[in-house]
Amino acid sequence: MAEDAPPQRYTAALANQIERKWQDRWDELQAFATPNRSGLLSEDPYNVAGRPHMFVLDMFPYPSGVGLHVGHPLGYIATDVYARFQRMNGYNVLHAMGYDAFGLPAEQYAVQTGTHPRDTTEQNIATMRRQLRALGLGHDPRRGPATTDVSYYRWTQWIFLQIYNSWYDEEAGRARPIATLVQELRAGRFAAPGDVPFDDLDPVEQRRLVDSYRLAYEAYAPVNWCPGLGTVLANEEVTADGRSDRGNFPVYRRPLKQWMLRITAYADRLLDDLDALDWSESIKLMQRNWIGRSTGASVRFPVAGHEHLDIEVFTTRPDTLFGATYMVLAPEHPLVDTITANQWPADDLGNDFASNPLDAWKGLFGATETPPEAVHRYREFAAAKTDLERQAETKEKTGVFIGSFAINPTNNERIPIFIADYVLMGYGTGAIMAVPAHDERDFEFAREFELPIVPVIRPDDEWLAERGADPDDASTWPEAFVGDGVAQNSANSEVSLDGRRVDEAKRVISEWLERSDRGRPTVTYKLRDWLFSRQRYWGEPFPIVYDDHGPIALPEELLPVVLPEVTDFEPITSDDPDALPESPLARAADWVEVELDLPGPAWAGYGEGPRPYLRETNTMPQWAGSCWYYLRYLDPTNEEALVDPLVEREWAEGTRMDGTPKIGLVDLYVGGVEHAVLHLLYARFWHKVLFDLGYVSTVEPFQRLVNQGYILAAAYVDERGTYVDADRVEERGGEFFFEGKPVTREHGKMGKSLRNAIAPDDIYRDYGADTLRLYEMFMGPLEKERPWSTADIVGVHRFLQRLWRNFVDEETGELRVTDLHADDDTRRLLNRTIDAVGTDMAALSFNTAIARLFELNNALTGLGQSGGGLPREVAVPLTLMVAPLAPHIAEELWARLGHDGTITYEPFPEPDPQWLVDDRVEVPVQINGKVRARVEVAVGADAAAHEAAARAEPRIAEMLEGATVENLKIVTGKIVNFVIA
RNA sequence: GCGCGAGUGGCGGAAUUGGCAGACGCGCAGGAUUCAGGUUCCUGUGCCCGCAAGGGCGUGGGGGUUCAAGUCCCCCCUCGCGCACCA
Repeated sequence: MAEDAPPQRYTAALANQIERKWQDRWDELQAFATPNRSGLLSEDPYNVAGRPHMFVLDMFPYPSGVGLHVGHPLGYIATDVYARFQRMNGYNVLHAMGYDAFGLPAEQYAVQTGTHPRDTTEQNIATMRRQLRALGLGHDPRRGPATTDVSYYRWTQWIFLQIYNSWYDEEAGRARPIATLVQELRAGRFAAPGDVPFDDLDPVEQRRLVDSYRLAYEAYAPVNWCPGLGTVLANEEVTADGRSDRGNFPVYRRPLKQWMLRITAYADRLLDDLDALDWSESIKLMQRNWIGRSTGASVRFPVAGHEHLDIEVFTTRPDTLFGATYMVLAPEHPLVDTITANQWPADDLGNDFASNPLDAWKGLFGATETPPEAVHRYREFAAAKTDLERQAETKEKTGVFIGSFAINPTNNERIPIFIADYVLMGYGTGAIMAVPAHDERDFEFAREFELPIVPVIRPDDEWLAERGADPDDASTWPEAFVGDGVAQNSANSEVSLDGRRVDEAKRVISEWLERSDRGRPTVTYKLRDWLFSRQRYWGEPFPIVYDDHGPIALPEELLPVVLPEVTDFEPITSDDPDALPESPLARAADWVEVELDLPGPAWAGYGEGPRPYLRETNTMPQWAGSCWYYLRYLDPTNEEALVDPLVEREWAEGTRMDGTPKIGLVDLYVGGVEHAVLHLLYARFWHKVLFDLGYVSTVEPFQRLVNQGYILAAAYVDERGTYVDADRVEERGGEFFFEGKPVTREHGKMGKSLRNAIAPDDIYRDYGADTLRLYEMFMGPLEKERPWSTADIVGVHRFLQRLWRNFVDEETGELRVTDLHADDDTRRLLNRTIDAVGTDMAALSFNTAIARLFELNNALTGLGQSGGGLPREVAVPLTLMVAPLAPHIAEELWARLGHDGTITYEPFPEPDPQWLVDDRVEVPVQINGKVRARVEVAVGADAAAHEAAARAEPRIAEMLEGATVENLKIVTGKIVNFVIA
């Protein structure tokens, strides 16, 4: 199409030529090498180290084998535009790109292709670097580590050691080095088991005690075992329907010994510090929900016939304790087997139940002879339910009576104990007191099983009236009353809640529980500790060895623990849920068995000369490397420290958008919403540990977070329901065909699975990288998802062509820029554009900034038509404004305007206030709220002048003639509105 | 079910504190250039009535507050996302 185009037209070919030239120039000039004020990277050719600092970060990519599509770099382009803009605004901007290269997909890809994960990973990184470089991203090339670099994961292991060698001091509210715990134990601050002084314990007991406090600990606990992947997974990696987030394999709960990180110690701080972060409310909410803090009380219920045996429950409504008429345990609760009665109780339950409900209580299994049999049957029934069924039957309550009774501690009533799957072992204590009158689920269960419902909160009159309910007779209630009300039927000889509202009743009963040693105020969380080991090859080895008594951490001097070269790195996967996890590293016997002379305190098992040990064969999860990569960007070549404290502090300085000091290191973090509770929670946790131990100076890693929207694209499905290659679909008269056969169109996230990916290389070839950058920024607001439309790209491409033509003669290549002055209209437009573009870019509103540049450029096109060329006073600021968005063409124009070097550090233009104000302004004139005319008035004119001008307008005068003006509203400079009868 | 977000021309989208709805781009229509197509440039383009002047309607639907509502309040509908028996 371009064969007969003018020789100097801005075509894809010319764009590519310019882009390659400037990408090479930037490398030569080290244009984006960000200086630190001190340390290893303090060379400062552009003299910017003294400027205020700004850290602009992308969620670093996973180097997958299939290469990029145009949906991937959306966020990278946005941060690049912003970083370039802020460099021009006088900031020293840190912007770099590393690679999250450990983890399951690299290993699976390596397994598929039969090559070592390191080789495929390196190839993939090289491909990705090439594709990203072609976009003109202004990254500091020295600051982009891969998590798989030994020089990087050495520090991942080092951080693990810090976590391992720390404990959480609840009193101080922070983590402290483990040595301080030993001091506290010696000083007797914490009681050892059996109240034995610490120094009287034998070394193994001492070790066990200290290990039980560590932030990284081994636990034998139910974990998510995924035989299909051959590894265990964190809660965050398991979907709501009980499958693996990656691969969609079934996940089973199995008790296994695994490494855990004590993230729960940080639950309150992770929750509280969200308030001061500039994140979207929806992401904060997701984190709050995941942490799931709720406050209430724990209460111990004695079990009838079992002395000294209590069931502990957690409740958020201790004020309803008098109304607890039965108890429910999770089917897998450890006490169930102990307290289940051997025989059903006699038919006469010796209680005040209206009829004999025993048959109903036996639940689904009326024919069972004994409670243990019923428990067994129910457990089988509950385990057989698929998660889908469980969701579908959310309201259908099932359960079974286990033949025994507990004692309600407020009134000594015998209350029956059930097991039911609506009580979950994983939350609270796995047991509840059921108050059917004031809890929806308990109410439904009670109705199903004919259990007594005792109202202990009097509902408000409106609630009762609407339902025709009697406050004292719950049989008249159609549902539980869960609102605020006044307590009733809630008194014994020691305490009375009657007449108190919910909040006060909670306080009074909590005091009574504590005083009588039956319970205490408690906070529980949904958040569990982070399961941190994986049975995979392609991950960071733990810096841990074992002797006969358990794990021992290696000293820092023995880092890194290098991942051994093996040939057999495949995970052991299985369809069999009973298969047990086995790490591929366990097969590397000459690596696993190691002789070391470990220095250290005797109680830790060190210091006995060279001894044989076994290495930990699990590896760390992929999240480990991504938890702290942003810190390494600060000081990537430091071999003495994770990050030089001086360097860390210089980047930690700074303010939020509202001018208050920032609490998060990274000024702007852009990435996908899919990491809302995984990476973003884990990274915050590690950062807080490092803060407590004094290695970083901010309490949070990411001050401002923006989630970019996905790029969507049309996808096509054939009759069999499978996706076909979107780029081979033809459209004929609104119908779509693939290889001659009709297909139907859908829309979805661009990617491999919908077969609708578009490679950036194709767009570079047809339009150039600047066009792609501009198009992705022009499509819509950064946070919104947006449909890709290759046809729409011509709009931004035409803009660049017009821009080029305004500067350069298409036939001769001569510069069309003149030293003549611009006229007043052009100056006004220019300055208004500068003002708007600056504001929009600062707000990440790139689509509107680009629209403004279109307007200015179009106006200049008209100017060029009438001859005379482009005034330099316009050409210079226009080039500067384009530079962050389309940096290659801007550099080329900048050079042609006679400048040396790079435009990167040139100041962004400032508007001249003189040209921002008009001396006259057009004001709409309304009659009864409808615009009927417009009049011009002087800026600053008073209301009377507005009215006079409006009345002088012929059309308005005509409409006002003979009418009575009932009201007249004038907002000077804005509007005039006559209200007439 | 609960929570969060969003509904604006044929399409993507724009509209400080309530103050000219539809900026900018795509598409479409007409014109200039061209043998022609494409490119480039110019003009028009929310819908309806009208030759026009002009008028009416219009931001998911219904109601309200106001001189004035895409924007504020109430009710409802649709879509997207998150959570999902959390005691």
